[in-house]
Amino acid sequence: MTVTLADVAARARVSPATVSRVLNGNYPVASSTRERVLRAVDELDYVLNGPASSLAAATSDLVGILVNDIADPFFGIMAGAAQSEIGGPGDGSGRAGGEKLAVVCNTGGSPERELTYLTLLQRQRAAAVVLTGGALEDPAHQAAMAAKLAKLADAGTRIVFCGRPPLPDTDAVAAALTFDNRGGARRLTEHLIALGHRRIGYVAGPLERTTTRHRLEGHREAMAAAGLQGDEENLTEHGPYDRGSGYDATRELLRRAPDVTAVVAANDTVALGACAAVRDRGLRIPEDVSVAGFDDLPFSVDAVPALTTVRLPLFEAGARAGRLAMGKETPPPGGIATIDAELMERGSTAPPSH
Amino acid sequence: MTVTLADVAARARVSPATVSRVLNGNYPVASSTRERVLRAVDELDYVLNGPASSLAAATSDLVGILVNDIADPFFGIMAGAAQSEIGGPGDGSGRAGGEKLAVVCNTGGSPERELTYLTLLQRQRAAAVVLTGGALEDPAHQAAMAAKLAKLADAGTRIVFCGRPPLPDTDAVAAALTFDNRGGARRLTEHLIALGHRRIGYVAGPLERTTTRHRLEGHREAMAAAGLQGDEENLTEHGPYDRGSGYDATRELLRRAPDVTAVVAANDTVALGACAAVRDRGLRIPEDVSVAGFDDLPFSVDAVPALTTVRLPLFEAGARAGRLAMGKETPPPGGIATIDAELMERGSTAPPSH
DNA sequence: CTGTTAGCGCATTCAT
DNA sequence: ATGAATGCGCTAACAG
Repeated sequence: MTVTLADVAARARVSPATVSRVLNGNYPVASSTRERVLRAVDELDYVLNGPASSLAAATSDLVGILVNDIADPFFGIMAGAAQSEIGGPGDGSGRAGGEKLAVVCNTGGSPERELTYLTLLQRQRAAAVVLTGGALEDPAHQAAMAAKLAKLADAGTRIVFCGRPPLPDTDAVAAALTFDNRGGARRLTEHLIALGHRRIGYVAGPLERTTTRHRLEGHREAMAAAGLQGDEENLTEHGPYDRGSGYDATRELLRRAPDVTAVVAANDTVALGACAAVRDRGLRIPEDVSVAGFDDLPFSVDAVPALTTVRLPLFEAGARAGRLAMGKETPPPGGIATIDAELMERGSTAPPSH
Repeated sequence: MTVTLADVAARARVSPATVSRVLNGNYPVASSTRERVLRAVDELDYVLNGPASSLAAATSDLVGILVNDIADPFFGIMAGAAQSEIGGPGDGSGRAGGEKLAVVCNTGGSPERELTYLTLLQRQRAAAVVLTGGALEDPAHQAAMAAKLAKLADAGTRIVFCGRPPLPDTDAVAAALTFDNRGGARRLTEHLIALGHRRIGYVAGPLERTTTRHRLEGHREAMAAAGLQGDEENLTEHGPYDRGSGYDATRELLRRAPDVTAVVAANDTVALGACAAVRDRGLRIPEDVSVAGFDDLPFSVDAVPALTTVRLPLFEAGARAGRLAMGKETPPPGGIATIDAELMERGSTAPPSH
């Protein structure tokens, strides 16, 4: 019923091994033979049996890309860039040659699902795994992750981090691309302070996430350097990285500290919610309250006024992670590269008017 | 080096067949035996060899979800919802039981890549494939798709469409969930006409996409019903489904037809660009020009003014597609279900002031 | 450059 | 309810 490699071999009058060789292209084959084989492949409409070849070769062409939230462009941009480097351009025939199958897996931010996906990828003998976005700081989960990643690496799976700080005790990770969240956050808050703000609220991300902590630390560094520490509790609110959370947290912040003249959000999406909360309170942006975000997602420039934020080169980072995962690029020294974050000053921040 | 099912069998003092049976859970096994086996699995930290079991069973636990643009929340929301139904909740152990591996594949809107992914999934003997978003109307590509899908279905892969019109001549597709793009677009334009608009520009999506065509047709139906047809060429502009395109197209539209009092965009992302273009020309929204979008993505309510648009239940549709792909839900009668689109009237549309 | 020979690790008959 | 035997389709030595 289903056509196998042996059928192709018979039709092309060669041995199965030869067919395998032309299909995988890693071996010298006479071009006349190759043509004969390819013709047989087309005539028979043959498609390689992936499981069989993965079993025999003890490795598959699957590459997993783990993301926390697939509906968030932050991850979508990185994943898309990585995938475009991994999947290859395709040859236009739709026939699929030696391409890898780059697939993205949505953990939803759940540590259990993260581990489950890793196990599933391990089960498939994935060629590589790219982990994007911040990590959870729970020690138990970190240990479980380190153990799992070690096992994957052991089995030959290449591990790459993208926008995630390197694991402390594991050399299983081939390369870690990490964003300068702390520095970016510091420069953003310095910008606000330079504008004259003194009471600055901070709508942070969820607790126990490295991204949350690093950005918050950068913010507080800047505050402390200006002698503005001391009221962190009133000025900080935590919540998920989504719009609704930004709205709620900002409402609460404005209630508790009505004298703030600026609100810094954990990311652009949260900042959008913050803007809405500020407006709903009858305050103008930036005249009454400045608002700033983080990431510089595509929609940020379209906010009204345009959102001051910190640009992260998500596409470039994702593409590089993809290349690293494919072994097409040599890892940075020490396996770790820090990626700069650039302050984007726009209309949503201005000097306080009172 | 790597621990196999035979190792587990030896440790549990049972035959390999028994281990296979408890792991797949489809067979009666004495519970004492089962426990012994599971203990051995944990002790040995055994992970099933996916390729081997797929080869033996002639089917894999891979489920592919194809999207046109992974960085677009339109697709991210659907894909995430589908994935959550497919991947299962996980058992919290990270051990991975009988779960499917739901993976999303980014075609970037390229027909070649779409076919390539399908071939790759065919090669993996995928259990199911979900195709999201509008299709390309190029006959050659449609034929190639139909052929490929037929082959997949033939090999036992379940095919589900989500937000894509059913293929005319194929019964390979188990179920097609299609959005009422035409009806939604019609109601949106009727809303504008009811407000008093007569000169309405339309920033359409890329040519040859079903989504583009259906939305445009709905718009024109409404225009024609009000006797407003006749200047389609001046009032229509095509471009990709992105922000920059919306900006450029709207600039051009306003230049060519400065008397328009409303602009309808192909989707919310394009509408954002349209808003920027309107403002850059010194016009106010909605006083001088009304703007409307389509999809009701999360950010649309945060636009200023909030965007009038047509809501598509993306999450619900994606979840249903996921269930359909898993065989957890019976297909709609005829295999086709049309999903309603709801008009959301918000601040970006108002009666024309001149 | 090409053919021959062995498994890869597991699911599934068929027995018991 | 469990064990023994067979083959899924392919790649990778090893020869030639």
